[in-house]
Amino acid sequence: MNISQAAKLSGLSVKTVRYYADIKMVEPARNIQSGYRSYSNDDVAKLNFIGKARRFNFSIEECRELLSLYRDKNRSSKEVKKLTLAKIASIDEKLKEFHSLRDELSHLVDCCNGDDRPSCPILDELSK
Amino acid sequence: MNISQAAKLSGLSVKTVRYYADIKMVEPARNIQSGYRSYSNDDVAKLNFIGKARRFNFSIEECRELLSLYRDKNRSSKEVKKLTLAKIASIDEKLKEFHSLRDELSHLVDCCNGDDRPSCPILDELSK
DNA sequence: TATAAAGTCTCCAGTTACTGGAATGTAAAG
DNA sequence: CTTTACATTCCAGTAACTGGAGACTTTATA
Repeated sequence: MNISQAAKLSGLSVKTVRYYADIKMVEPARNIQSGYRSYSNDDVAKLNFIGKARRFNFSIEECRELLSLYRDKNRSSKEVKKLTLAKIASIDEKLKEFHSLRDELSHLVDCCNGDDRPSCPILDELSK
Repeated sequence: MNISQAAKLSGLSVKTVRYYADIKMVEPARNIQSGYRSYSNDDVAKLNFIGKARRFNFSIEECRELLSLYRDKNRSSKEVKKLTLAKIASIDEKLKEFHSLRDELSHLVDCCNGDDRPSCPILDELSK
């Protein structure tokens, strides 16, 4: 199938699918006459896999790794679990950061009158 | 003072401080002889302000806006509050996303044996 | 005073994961 | 046969820096 069909089936944009071909993540066959990319069902499965992993916040490089683990019949589930646990840990860190950020900001907002006068504890805090 | 001193006082890297000069956020005077950037205490105060706002997850453009509000003696605290509330809302969205991501991933991890066998529900999920 | 080391300058490239657009070529529909 | 839709490549831009090269100035050491 052509690229737009593959894109539709995988829920990705044509641009993104072409990008994945460029970076050698999913390299489809080529139609010799037209030069058009020609996607197999297997290619689409890979695109799906990558799309999902990206939605799970795995980076492109991590996707590459997961994909090769997926293709490797001798891999151990241990390896995949390790990758996923590391990902969870990094998400936890981000969560912690954002939580404290949020708390600090909302504290500042609570202290700010939000009226037409210039006095503003938010700016005061930023300038300290 | 020279750039490295300004960087040290503001807790930013020299590269970053030079970058802020390039994008016209904090434009120091120049030493005519050497061409070196020459930072005043006020420049350093601006750098501090920006550094803090960046740590509060405000973008460069938002920092620019906050900085001009800070400098504007006629501003209303309402404007600043509005910007901050919008920032909190966007952080909340990110928090929600990351939370559900985390939950899904940790559910997958719980289902995965993590042993030397290839069977792995994490990869199974990604390939669905 | 000569030289070495440290600090600074500008400019270019790379990072991440795409996205938009131009110019051009191919395929399908009317 | 022409219009339209889809495809191709290549270049540039995004956000906010960071790293490095090559050249110049200032400061410290011998």
